[in-house]
Amino acid sequence: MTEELLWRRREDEPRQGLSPGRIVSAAIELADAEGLEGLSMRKVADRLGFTTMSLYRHVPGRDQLVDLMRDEVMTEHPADHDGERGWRARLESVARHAWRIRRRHPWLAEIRGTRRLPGPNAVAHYDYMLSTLTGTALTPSEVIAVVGLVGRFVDAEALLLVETQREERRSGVSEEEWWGARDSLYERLDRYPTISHLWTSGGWNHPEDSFEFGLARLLDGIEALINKRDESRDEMCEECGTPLKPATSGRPRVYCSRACQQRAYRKRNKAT
Amino acid sequence: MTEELLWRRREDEPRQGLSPGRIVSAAIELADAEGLEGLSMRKVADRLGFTTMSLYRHVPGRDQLVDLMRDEVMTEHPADHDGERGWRARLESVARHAWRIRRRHPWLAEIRGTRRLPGPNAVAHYDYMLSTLTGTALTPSEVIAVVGLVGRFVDAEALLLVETQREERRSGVSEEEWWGARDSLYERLDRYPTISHLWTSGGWNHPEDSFEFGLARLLDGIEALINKRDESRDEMCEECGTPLKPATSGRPRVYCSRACQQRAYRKRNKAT
DNA sequence: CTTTGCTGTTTATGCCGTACACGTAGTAAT
DNA sequence: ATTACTACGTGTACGGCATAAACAGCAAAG
Repeated sequence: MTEELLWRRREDEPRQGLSPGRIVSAAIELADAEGLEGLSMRKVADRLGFTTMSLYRHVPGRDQLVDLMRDEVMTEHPADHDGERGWRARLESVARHAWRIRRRHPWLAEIRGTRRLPGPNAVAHYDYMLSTLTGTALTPSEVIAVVGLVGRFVDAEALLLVETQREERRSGVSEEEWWGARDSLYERLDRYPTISHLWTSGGWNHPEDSFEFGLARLLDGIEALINKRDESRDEMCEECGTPLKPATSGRPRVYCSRACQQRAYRKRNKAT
Repeated sequence: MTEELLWRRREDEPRQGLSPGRIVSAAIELADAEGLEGLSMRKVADRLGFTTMSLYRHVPGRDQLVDLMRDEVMTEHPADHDGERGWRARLESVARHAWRIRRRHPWLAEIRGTRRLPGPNAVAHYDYMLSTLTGTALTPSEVIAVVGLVGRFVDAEALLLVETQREERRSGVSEEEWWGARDSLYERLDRYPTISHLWTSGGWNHPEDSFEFGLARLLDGIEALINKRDESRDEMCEECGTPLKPATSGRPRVYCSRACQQRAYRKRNKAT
C-alpha cells in the first residue's frame, strides 16, 4: 500500500483538505525542527489543523510516513555525472551530496531498520553511487560493499552532528562548556595516561573536522584496494579468475588455459 | 548523582531487596533480549518482582540506567597490551574487541546522545584505543580523530547487524526472503542500469562481510596517513612544525633555526 | 431514494516515563 | 520510651505516544 504511494505521480493534489503530499511536507518541516523523535502524528495533524486520526485516511501509519518523507527529500539529484574525472572524484562528490542532504534534514540519519522500502529517488541515489565505481577493477560484491560502507559512514557522521547540535540547542550549553563542567572526570584523569597525555599536548584544542577526516581516510583505503586490484587485474584469467603467469613477451595473455579460452568463446556466442 | 553510582565500588550489595547492581543486571538481560527500545522501567521491575516506581529509589531514571548498563558491560578489558606488534595490529585488535562486545550486547550501538557521561570502564576503553596509536607520527588531534572514526564505524556496523537480526527474529522471514518478495522493486529495476548490471553479474550472491571489509579499508586508509606523516616526520621542525631543510650530511637537523632551538631549550627547563 | 465510498471526527485501548503522596521499618537522639 | 529522621517500597495519576473501531457528513452512482 505504501508502495503505491511511493511510486505514484504527484499530480493529484486536491485544492483543499488533506493529501499525502501535504502531510509529508508538514512532517518534514516538523522533523527538520524537532528531529525524528519529536515527530508525532498529533503534532503533524495540529500543524495542518486537523485531528490526529484524519492523517490515517491518507497515510498508513507513522513508519510509512517516514518512508515517504525520505523519498521526498531525495528529490534533489546529485550533480549530473560530473564528467569522467575518475572514480575517486565521483565517489567523493556523491558522498558530499549525501552529506549536504543530511545537514539540511538531519533526521535522515536517524531512520532505523533495514527493511524500509525505498522510493524511486532513494533507489536512484543508490544506483548513482554504485555507478561511480564502474570501470574500476573492483568485483561486483566489492562495489556494493564500498557503497554500503561510505553510506553508513555518512549516516554515522550525520548522527553525531545532529545529536551534538540538538543537545546544544536544548540546553543552551555548548559541547565544550558541557564537557568542561564535568570536573569529576578531570579529577580522575591521572588514571588514564594516554588521555591525559593527549590532553596536555592540546589534542582537543583544534579537533579535526570529523567528516572531512573520515572521508579522506575512507577514500584512501578504497584507493588502496582498487590499486591492488588494478595491479593484479591483468594477472587474472578473465574466465576463471585464477592468477595468471604473464607472457614473457609479445601480447599479454588473457586466459590461463586453452580450456578457459574456449569456455569464454562459447559464452560470448551464447550471449548474442 | 549518577556520577557517584558510576564510579563507586560494587561491594555494598544488600542480601535482599533492590540495589543498583541488581537493577542494572536485570536491565542488561532485558536489553540483550529485546533491544534498547524494548527496555522499559516496568519490565525491569516486573523481572525483579517489584513495582515500577521502586526502581527510582536506586536509579535516577531510564537514561541514567542505560549509562550504568553501558559501563557495566565494558568491564571485560581488552587483551592486555598485545606486545608491541605495531599500531595496526593493536588498533585492529581493539576494534575487534569492541565488535565482540557489541555482538553480545547489541543495544550498545543503539545508545544515542553525545553527552552521556562515561563510567570508569568506558573511559579505560577509550584510553586504551588512543594508546594503540602512540608512537606513530600522527598529531594528537589526528589520533583522536582516528579513534572516533573507528569507534563510529564499529557502532554503525553493529547497528546494521542488530537491525537485520531483530527484524528477522520478529517476522521469521530472512532478509533475503523479504527483499526477494518485494517484486514491485524488481519490476522497475530496468530504470536503474547499474543496479541491474550488478544484479545480473551476481554481486548480491556472495556479499562481502561488511565488518571485515570496512575494517580493512579503514585500516588501509589510516595506514596511508601514517605513512605520509612518517615520510615528512623528520622534515618538520620539532618546535614550530614548519617544513625543514634536511642537513646535507651528518646528524639530521631537528630545529629549523637557532631561535627555535633556544625556545625548545627554555621550554625543557621550565618543565622540570 | 437508497446505496456506496471517501473524509474527517470521536472515543477508547494499551503502551511509556515519572511526579507525588503515602506507608512501613529500622535507627539514632532525646 | 518516645521522638524524629531516613531509606525503601507502593499506589495513583498525568501527559505523551500510536492506532483500532465506530460514527457522521457528503457526493456521485445505481
